[in-house]
Amino acid sequence: MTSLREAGVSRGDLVGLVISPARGVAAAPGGWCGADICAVARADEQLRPRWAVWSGQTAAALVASGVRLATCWDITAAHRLLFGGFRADPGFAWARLHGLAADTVPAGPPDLFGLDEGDTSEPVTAAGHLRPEWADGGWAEGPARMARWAELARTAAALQRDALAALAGRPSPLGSRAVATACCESAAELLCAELSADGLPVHRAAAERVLAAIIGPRPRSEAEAAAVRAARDERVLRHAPPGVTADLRSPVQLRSLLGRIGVEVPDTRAWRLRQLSGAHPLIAALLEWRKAERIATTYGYAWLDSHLGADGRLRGAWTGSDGAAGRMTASAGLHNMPAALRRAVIAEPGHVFVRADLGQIEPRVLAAVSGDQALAAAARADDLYAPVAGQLGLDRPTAKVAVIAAMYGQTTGHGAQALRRLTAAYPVAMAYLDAADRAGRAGRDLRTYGGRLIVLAPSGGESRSASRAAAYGRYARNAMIQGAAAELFKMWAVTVRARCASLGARIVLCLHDELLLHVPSEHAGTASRLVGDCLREAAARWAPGCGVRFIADTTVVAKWSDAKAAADAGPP
DNA sequence: GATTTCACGTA
DNA sequence: CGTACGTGAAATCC
Repeated sequence: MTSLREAGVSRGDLVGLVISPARGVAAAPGGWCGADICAVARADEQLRPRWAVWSGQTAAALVASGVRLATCWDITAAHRLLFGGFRADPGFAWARLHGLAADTVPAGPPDLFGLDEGDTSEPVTAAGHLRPEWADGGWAEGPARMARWAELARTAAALQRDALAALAGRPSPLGSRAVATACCESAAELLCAELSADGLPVHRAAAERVLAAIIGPRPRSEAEAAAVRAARDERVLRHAPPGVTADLRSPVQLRSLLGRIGVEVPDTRAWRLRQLSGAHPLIAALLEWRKAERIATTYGYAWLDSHLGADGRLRGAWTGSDGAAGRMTASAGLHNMPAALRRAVIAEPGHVFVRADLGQIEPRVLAAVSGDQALAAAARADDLYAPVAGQLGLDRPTAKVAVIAAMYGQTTGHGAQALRRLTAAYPVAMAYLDAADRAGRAGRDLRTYGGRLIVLAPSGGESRSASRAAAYGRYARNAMIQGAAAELFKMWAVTVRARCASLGARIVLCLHDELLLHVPSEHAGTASRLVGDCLREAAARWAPGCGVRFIADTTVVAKWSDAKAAADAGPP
């Protein structure tokens, strides 16, 4: 790919990149176009530009052709960082970037009445919006359009970078952190494309054995399935008075059934029923029924059939950032698979899993983002809550609950004394949380440590009750911590992605504070050491000089279920 | 038929 | 000890 070099592109320069499955690739500057996706891989290795792409779809197309970029600038990811929320299509992102109101973004088919007399061969309207017929796929109609679309990607990325760099912050400027966050979020989108394509190793026979033990063998017909359901219902209903029946799947009918056995409840949630499980044998049977019914409906044979490929990989769609605090999301139940099914997550022959999770991530993140030196000192311990308990003069469980309640906004209980002691011991951290809470209540937008906008302003003249305001206060506290933790986690994940690639190791699951790597057995030790090194590297890049120690618990296992249950280190 | 509510799994 | 997400089925709306 000589034209990029001829165009004067060097390492880190923004290069617009678009890919059409039918027509190949286009890049800007240089107006280079071609059918050869491998040329992108060569340029990535030799020049290492920062590819400006409209979304993770570009990475998905590359991954499908076996090409995995080192880095990029993802306009979708940068837009979510800059403006918050989830919507981030090109037309919307372009409009917000140019200060145009969201409700003026044109949508749908081209204007048949000719009110917009502009030149449709131009992607930008007279009002400054992206033309929807371009954004909705028209950009791929030919080499010239693709080159123009790539040029616009480069323009948008450069504007986003400037806007992020200009962010002011107290006490330290936010701009350089926000640009780094955008780069990290962009790499996370590359990782998401890979996670979606690679999938999680799941052993089909093992999965079916787990299911059979809980919900019985795979039914051979609809009639057999109905019989299995009826038998499951019967194990609950036999505890009901004679002749009394109900559809257990209907909360309304279930409530009246409970009424017949003398149990009055406002709703039928499990935690409420659990407190009454001694009252009547039906309740314990019902809770068991719920577990099995959950597996049967959501994680049963139908789930396996639709998401587990013939190659033994369970695939879902991954996104790098939700619309709130910026955590990763995954479909196909990858983020809420019942623990029992972890027994079927088995490394392929010649491979093992390296599983690592961050310990006590949220209080450590609080120490880092608030700059509280006392809390940072406590975070030097393996078990952060031990020194905190000593400092507060409380036992460890009480101290832990107090810290968590402070971070998330207690609504019930009686932590007044613990709260006073916390405020005295860690005034900087507590002031940080209090400021977030007040901003949330008042409807003032916030930015996380890494620069993500947390939208708290009321939309469309809505007024907020006191309880609603309190809920926004809790939401704001939570988003500032959860969001910053998500930033650190992604920094860790993309660092691991980069450093582990040469070992043939792949990240196959991200679970908010946990990484699962699929690693050739001979590299298990190397990969284990690497995830620890990567955490230190990521923390140093994310919050240099913060003085907080971050820890990862790392194990090498053949099955996901062999990893000890997520442990909150320390005595009970 | 589309949307909301309930419930529950994960972090 | 709060928040977030994705999901499926029932209930409700239109």
